[in-house]
Amino acid sequence: MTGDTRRPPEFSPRQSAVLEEALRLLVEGGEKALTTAGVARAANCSKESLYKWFGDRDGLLSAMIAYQASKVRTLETEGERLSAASLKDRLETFARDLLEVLAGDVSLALNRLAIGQVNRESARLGELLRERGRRQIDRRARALLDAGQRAGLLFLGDAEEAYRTLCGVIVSVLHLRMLLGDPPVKDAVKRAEKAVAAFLKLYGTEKVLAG
Amino acid sequence: MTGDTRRPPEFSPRQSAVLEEALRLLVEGGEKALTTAGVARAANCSKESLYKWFGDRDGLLSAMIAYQASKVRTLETEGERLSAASLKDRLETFARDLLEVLAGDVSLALNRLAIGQVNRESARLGELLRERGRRQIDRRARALLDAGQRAGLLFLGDAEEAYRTLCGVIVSVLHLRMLLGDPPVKDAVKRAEKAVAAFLKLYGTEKVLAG
DNA sequence: CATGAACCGTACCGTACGGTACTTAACCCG
DNA sequence: CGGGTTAAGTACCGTACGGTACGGTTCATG
Repeated sequence: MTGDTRRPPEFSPRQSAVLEEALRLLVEGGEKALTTAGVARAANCSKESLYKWFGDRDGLLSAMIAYQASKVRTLETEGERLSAASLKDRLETFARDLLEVLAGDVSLALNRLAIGQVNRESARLGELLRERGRRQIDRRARALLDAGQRAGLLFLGDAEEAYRTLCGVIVSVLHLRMLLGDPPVKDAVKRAEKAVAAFLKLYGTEKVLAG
Repeated sequence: MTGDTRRPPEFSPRQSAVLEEALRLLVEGGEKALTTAGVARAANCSKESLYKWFGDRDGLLSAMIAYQASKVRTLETEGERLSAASLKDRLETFARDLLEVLAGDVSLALNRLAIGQVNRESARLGELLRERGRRQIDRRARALLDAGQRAGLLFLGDAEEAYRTLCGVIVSVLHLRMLLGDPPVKDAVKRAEKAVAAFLKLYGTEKVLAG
């Protein structure tokens, strides 16, 4: 029964539909638009059901984050020996995906929501978002960097630092700007290429720099 | 001629005191704690005065941002011929200052506030924060990079891109993490040094790399 | 058909907040 | 002294939201 494409279906189809609608409301109008009554109306369900399923408003928000996180594809980069070219390719794909994820309206809306909720003495949503959202990207990037190092294409003094540098070079300061309302990034492809080039210049071995 | 960087004393001493208190409340308890009644009580003034001075709650928030922005020192780096060593020094100082500013609790609180306010049909606060807060740092960094290039120490293909890279390398993804509630950065000095080293490796001429 | 569970729609309650009006105290200036 | 301006303090209003309760409807099951 549970053995569908996903681990234990955290949410029933009905609940998923409700969460989808809630995310839509959040993206459209921000937290202010995300009232329990509004969600109930938009999703054609009763407030009572909302409280039965999610406990309270905070539970609904947590559920929205968990639900959204469960949708991102993991895209494990496995096996395959890396060449200088394929590493560069992989990195560029990663950079594009990262930019795309960060610039996505659902991602932005959820981040805004969690950030606005932080000072409430219980940064639960913030933690949740850091854990759930970040872990996937983290694992993928670290695996890629490790593979690059094993293939002798990269030399990472400190893996953690290298990872941060990679993300920093890719994202620059765009994320904050977008969170503050700036229009999303254009030319993601070009930016990804440049970021990867910079990263390789910093951490690549001669093997890569020559190619 | 119209672009006067410094405006006349935008707020009276009394108003400044009120804004100071409002910022304190915001830092302590987040937006939720920032009620008009709360500000009035904390600052020993009447709500009516608040509305007289700032128009409405949004005006108060804008005033808080403007007030805070008016406090950051500009620290124009002018004149002085740059050597490889002094450039590195200047860059590291800039990096430390940037990290410090971004990690400051007032900055974080204001950013959270503005971010939480974005979807409300008028990202006014977000724009305000991008303009007021960013411009200073922008000018300083660009002036520094330009000076470095004029001294033959840097080669920036695209100044804008180099500037973004510098900030990206310094900040990495820490800012978002902090906005989401992660504890602030430690070892800012070490991080600043490494970031500058990476930046110089990317954009430095032989003159710098040799030194 | 009867029964019971799930759930929708809505009405309702308490509270908290933004914003306004009014009263009272301090201060300034002729 | 006295009139006038400023602002503190408070009481008040409308509204909106989180959360709860209840009646009605569907639907599966025996």
